[in-house]
Amino acid sequence: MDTTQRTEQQRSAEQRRRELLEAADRVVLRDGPGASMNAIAAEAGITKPILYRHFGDKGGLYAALAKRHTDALLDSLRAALDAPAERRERVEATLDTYLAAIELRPQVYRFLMHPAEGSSAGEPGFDVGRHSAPLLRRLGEELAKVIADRVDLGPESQQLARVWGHGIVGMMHAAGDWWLGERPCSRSELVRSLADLLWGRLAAVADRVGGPGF
Amino acid sequence: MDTTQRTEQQRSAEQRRRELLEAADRVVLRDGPGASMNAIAAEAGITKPILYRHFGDKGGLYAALAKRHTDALLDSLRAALDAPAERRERVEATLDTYLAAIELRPQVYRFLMHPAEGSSAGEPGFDVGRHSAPLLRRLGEELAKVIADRVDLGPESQQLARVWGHGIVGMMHAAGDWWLGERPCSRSELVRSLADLLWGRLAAVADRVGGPGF
DNA sequence: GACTCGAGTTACCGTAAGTAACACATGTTG
DNA sequence: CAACATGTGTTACTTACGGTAACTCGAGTC
Repeated sequence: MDTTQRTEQQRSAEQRRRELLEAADRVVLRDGPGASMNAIAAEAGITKPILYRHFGDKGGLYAALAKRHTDALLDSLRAALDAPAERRERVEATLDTYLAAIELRPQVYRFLMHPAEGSSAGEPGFDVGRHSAPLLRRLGEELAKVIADRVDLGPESQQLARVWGHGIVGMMHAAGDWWLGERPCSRSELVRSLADLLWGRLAAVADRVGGPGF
Repeated sequence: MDTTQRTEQQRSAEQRRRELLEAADRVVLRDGPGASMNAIAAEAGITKPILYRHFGDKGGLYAALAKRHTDALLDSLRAALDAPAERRERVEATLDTYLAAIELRPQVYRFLMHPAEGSSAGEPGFDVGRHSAPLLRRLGEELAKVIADRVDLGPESQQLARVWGHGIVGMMHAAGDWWLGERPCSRSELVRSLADLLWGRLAAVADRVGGPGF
């Protein structure tokens, strides 16, 4: 076993893994999240046990698949988040980037977030619960880091930044999910509305009946 | 078939259904969300087909179970939301009510939100995707109604209220989920931090480096 | 006493996750 | 060159679950 050979073997293994992941991606996007391991193996031109050798179990495959997309999304978001612009602009750009991503590839999004919906019947499907959370958690922690880095929150800033990070990510996620389903307005309107919310407009506007005291 | 008899039969049917639901509740809380229909039937002292006669399929049972808890939670939240107090107080009370609920019964919460996590292995589990969303959607719509009712948002108020409703619910949900897992601070601190976020403190605080213009 | 009817059971099907055991090539070593 | 180790692939199986069909039993009704 000289070094070159092992290296070549390893490279080929990783390449194979990538091929398998791409095949899985195709199947998942076509058949929805209920795609069976058999179907994925067939798409890859191989059979089940190989998938299990590479990914352990279905959760492993899912995790690997999710990581690809999550990493890509995080890269886009970081770019918007770290841009040299005013805070409001950065916030709007980040929101818009996220929404554009889920708008462009709703199937990927639904796979990451609601992996059980694709199938027509109550088929088992991936057990998303353990995997969709990590995506949101990663987003939240990432945002928290940026907030803590960029904004002066005084003492307890770490904690406050994390609360805000997770809260803002959750807001973006829930609003995006609802918007993607109903499309009640344009993307830019949604972005503006959410930014307005973050900018405290809820606290500023007047009550509908009676004075602001009621 | 006189009336009294039919009534009695119906009552008994509904009573049975309630018993089954309570059995299902016990099992789900004990075995986690991966509880099988067999296990639930066994806990109820009967066998599978009866469950299917009552609830159609697993999704039906889940939906019925979720509705019970969701309705209860919504009632609590409505009380906090409709209280005659200042807006900030109402917001804080609502956040606190939600967080108190998920803190008091985390198992119920995890079942409603992350139904696939309970099992040790990658067991099929309930397909939450189609059912956890409705809970958040209902919360979001409910909140939107209150906002549109209580606050004067000018034209487009309906739409803005819905965006905000879903956004705020998502913020509450994500932050609560993270908090429940890590418990990084007390409940009241979390409430205050989130309310601060909604009150526009993110827009108000200064940048950490350089002037506010950067 | 025959008859309906609803509650319940057993026994089964289909499907999908996951595994064990076998087959084949290929390069390595005595 | 024969024996062998290794990575790659297969077939065939087990297990578990959701869901259903067909039968049974008991209670009330004409």
